[in-house]
Amino acid sequence: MRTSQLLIATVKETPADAEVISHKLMLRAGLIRKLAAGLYTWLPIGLRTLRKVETIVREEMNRAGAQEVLMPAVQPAELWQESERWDKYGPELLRFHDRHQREFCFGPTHEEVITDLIRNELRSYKQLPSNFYQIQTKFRDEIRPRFGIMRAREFLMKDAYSFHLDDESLHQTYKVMHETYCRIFDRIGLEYRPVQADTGSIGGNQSHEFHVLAESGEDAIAFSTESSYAANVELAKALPPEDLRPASQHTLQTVDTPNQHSIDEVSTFLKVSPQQCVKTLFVAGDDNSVVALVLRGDHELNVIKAEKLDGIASPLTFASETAVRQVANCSPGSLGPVGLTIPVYVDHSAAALADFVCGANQDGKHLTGVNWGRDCPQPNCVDIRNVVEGDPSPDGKGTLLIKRGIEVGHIFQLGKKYSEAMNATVLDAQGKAVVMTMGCYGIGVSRVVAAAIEQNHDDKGIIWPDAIAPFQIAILPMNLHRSHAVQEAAEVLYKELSELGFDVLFDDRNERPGVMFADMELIGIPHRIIIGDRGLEHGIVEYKGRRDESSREIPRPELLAFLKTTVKTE
RNA sequence: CGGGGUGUAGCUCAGCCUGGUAGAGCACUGUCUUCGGGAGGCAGGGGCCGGAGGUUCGAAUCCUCUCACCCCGACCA
Repeated sequence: MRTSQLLIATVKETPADAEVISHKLMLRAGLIRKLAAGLYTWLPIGLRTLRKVETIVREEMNRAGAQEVLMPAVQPAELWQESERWDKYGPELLRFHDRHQREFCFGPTHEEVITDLIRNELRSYKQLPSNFYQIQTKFRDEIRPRFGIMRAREFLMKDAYSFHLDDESLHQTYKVMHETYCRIFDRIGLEYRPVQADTGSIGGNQSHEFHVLAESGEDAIAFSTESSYAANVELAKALPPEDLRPASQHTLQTVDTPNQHSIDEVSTFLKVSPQQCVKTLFVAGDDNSVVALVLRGDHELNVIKAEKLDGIASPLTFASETAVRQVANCSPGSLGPVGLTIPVYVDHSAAALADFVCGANQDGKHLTGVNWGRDCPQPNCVDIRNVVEGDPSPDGKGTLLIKRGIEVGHIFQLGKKYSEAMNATVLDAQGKAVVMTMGCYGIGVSRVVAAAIEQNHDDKGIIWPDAIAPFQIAILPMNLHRSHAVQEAAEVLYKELSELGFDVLFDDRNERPGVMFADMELIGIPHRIIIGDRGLEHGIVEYKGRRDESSREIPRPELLAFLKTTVKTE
């Protein structure tokens, strides 16, 4: 393509509302423009990359034996009522009605629609297993859309749903999808990790997330130093400490801690380490009750783990200040496990402390030298904290490292959650109706584009992996409009490269070289060829890879062979 | 939904406190020079100062109400 026929919408200044690098660069490079909160237009250059990601996903899904379908974005409420999600999904589901006052939603996902389709179309176990996918626009009315394309409200997703007679068949397809996802992200050229994940609101048994590793990722992922163990921190088990609780050496004392609320404040004030303190959190329990959660001072509560405990309301909410005062007669900054009459869950590592510090359930006071069993009941031990770097790996091999990741894919073993609710059955070999078992498999196609930028950029702009670059090669002619030699050489090269099947961007604008260099680097074209009078006189052109420090001269006759080996094609 | 912030040219922002003819840089148009790292000169076009109401002789500026957007907390591909 020629730049004279392409909307190059690059800008020098970063729009004020962009926060993460991918959002900034997508705006600056002219890939997207915002229409409203969480809604973006894809400009020609951005769309080329989006389509390339989509194509790779489609090719690999087809290769894995999945069949492509396209379901409506607008879905009738009845289906969601049937699966009982109409009430459960909450305000994230965009609802509206048509002129007949019938209720609809804009689909955030398609379990209901596909299950409805399949229960009507599949009759026999002989048609199983089957896997259907689509690549389609979803809408989730996020409370806070942010980070541009990364967390847009409207986004492009590949979602697939598989149907099985039994669990074994589901496991097989799940494994195939796992492998397919690895192939997809390998082809796209991203550094990623599959990790064990929570099944979340979609429900089901087993689940893996695929994360693109990047500093700016919103998720924390735990890896073992010694094994292949990898899990979202939400899910990663914290093993109980191996060392037994030491014997107590101190007596219980009440100390004044005026205006010291947080663990940091208290530990600094009393000159003890946060590891020697416990924090006590009051959360809402069932039926307006309050439950206490106790953690070691340096640890963070894991909300997902806590929600799964008996007697705790899900989603987890913290008790109100008035509720706290009713139970403990003090503000949340002075809570402790001593003398409580409500249920108390204690994290393993807090339970392993002796002579610890905690709130006295009295404003402005804390206790020191506290011991389980002596000063308060023996703890009811649970795992409710986030793992931290250096914790032992849950599989017993090595210790954990924590990295940040961007979730770009998620695969679930759904089981019968939807097929049962919606009565999706086939006849088995005995002629008996059997509820099908399901799996579902998502990839955030548009998010992959943003994640690729988060992982691949420098101070000049985007650095696309070859497989998803909007153009693979840029031809930059120097003084195109004044040199016949350059013009002719550039035209010939453009034609040759195009015929070889490369995606070539020929910069035929009447721009100064600096502008062309800056634009091509910002847009992130991975390979660049400069044609100028100086080189042509000696039969050479200049090549520079987007990550290279400097350019190198290539004799023109060797150029095509060079590019064939340098530019990654599939 | 709570807390904080911002709305002035296509973009980034000044002006507001202390009311008195609407500004800069970038971008855009024309032209001349320049031409291997976001060039320079000259001449231009472009604004209901988010919206509504009020105070005032006079409001971008002060007051009230709204709307939109952004940031910090609970969701998800």
